[in-house]
Amino acid sequence: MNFSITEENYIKNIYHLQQQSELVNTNSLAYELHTKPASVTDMLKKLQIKNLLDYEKYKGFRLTNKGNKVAINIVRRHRLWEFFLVTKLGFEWDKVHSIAEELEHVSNQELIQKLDRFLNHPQIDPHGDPIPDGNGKIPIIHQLSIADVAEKKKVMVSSVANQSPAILELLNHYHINIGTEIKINQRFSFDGSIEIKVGKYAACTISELVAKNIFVYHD
Amino acid sequence: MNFSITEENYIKNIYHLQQQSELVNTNSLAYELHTKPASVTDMLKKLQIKNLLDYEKYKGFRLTNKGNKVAINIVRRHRLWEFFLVTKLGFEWDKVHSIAEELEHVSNQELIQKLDRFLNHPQIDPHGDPIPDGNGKIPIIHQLSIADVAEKKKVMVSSVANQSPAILELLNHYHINIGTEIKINQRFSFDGSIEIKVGKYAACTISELVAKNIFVYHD
DNA sequence: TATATTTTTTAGATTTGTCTAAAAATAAAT
DNA sequence: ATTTATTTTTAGACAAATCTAAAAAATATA
Ligand SMILES: [Mn+2]
Ligand SMILES: [Mn+2]
Ligand SMILES: [Mn+2]
Ligand SMILES: [Mn+2]
Repeated sequence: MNFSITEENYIKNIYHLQQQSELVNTNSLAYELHTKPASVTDMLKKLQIKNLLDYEKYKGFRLTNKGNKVAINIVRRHRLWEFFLVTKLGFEWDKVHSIAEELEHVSNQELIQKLDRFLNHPQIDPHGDPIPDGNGKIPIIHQLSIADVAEKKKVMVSSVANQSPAILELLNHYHINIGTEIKINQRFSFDGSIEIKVGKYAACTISELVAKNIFVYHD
Repeated sequence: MNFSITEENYIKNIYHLQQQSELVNTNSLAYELHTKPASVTDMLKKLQIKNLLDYEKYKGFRLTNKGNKVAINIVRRHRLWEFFLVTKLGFEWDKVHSIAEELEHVSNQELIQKLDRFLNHPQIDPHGDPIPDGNGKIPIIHQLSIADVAEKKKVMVSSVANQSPAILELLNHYHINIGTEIKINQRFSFDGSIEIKVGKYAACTISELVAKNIFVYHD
């Protein structure tokens, strides 16, 4: 079944609000979508008719199983595109969300499947959020701060916790990006700084603060 | 200025129809857009108000300079995405058009600029059509059929004339794709067949018919 | 030139998604 | 237990894009 861009935005935002509280209420959804409660109520009825929503007047609402599957698929597309924008096109994290907000609605199945393969089936988006697979399974990803990685280990950057332009500037300077390979050379106890080797660049040291914000895949 | 997806589809199709006849008429545009003439008339008025269209009742219409610029930008996005889908995601030509039809409406400037760079500023889309640059300049591309390339020359595939599944099957067999490097080894006068070397694969021979349908960049 | 045909436009209705203002239900406070 | 405040829903209107049926203009034909 195919849904309009508007419907998809409603579905996705209901999904996200459900991660915090089981039942979602009209006002908070209206706030997320920058729309008015009255508009939300209208759409709730439509989604209920399409069997995407469990909804009782005045009592709040939640996605049905079907609605949940649709939502996860949208989230998958959104995060795959975000990953693409950062790792392939060289965007910075703070810029990709709004673009992915549009790309996520291009819903050709084969496109997403091929994009996923092209990106090597990434499991985490640039903001550290898991990317659901083609079956809707959401990977439980083991991420570890570089500050906690054992010496001599080689790891791959999965995400960065702090998303400020300030840390971005620093990471660019170190040539660290999502997907970058890093080897932990040595940890210095005096200030918690760590010597690392980024890709093929000469070894360098990073502060403990930076290290704590860089997350890597870890099984 | 920003335009709705519907407006963009109208603008782009008017542009394409203008390549064949200076003035465009209501019926043919309606046909292209799979819509009814009455709907077209409505939109014509809107586009005229926005200074995108020169339109006189009953006399046909054409894009203004402004409208032309908008159209070329949409065409640019469409063809860049088509190129991406074929060369990066491994789509076949006959599948990419409808997907690009959606992607073209994601109009973030920086996205297109970065995509263009990522693709290495391609000049021809997978169907052999020129890709306008960021300033709206449409490159006049010198393409040459492989059948006409001098022996010993190394060339790069720009497009394929025939778009049937039959030739596709054959080209896949030869590992020939958009962007593939080909060296012309020897031409055989008896049947016009040509021995070529595709990338790093062992040399092989292709028929004259195939050769005539493969186009390469040529300055 | 008068008549018939085709093309284009108008008139009026419909669907989707939105809004404001007012009413109804629920929750909180006295 | 009332009163007050908040949340949610309804009623009615509106903009964008579409449609059908009918009118008007332009073309083609006799
Ligand atoms: Mn969105
Ligand atoms: Mn994200
Ligand atoms: Mn389109
Ligand atoms: Mn094309």
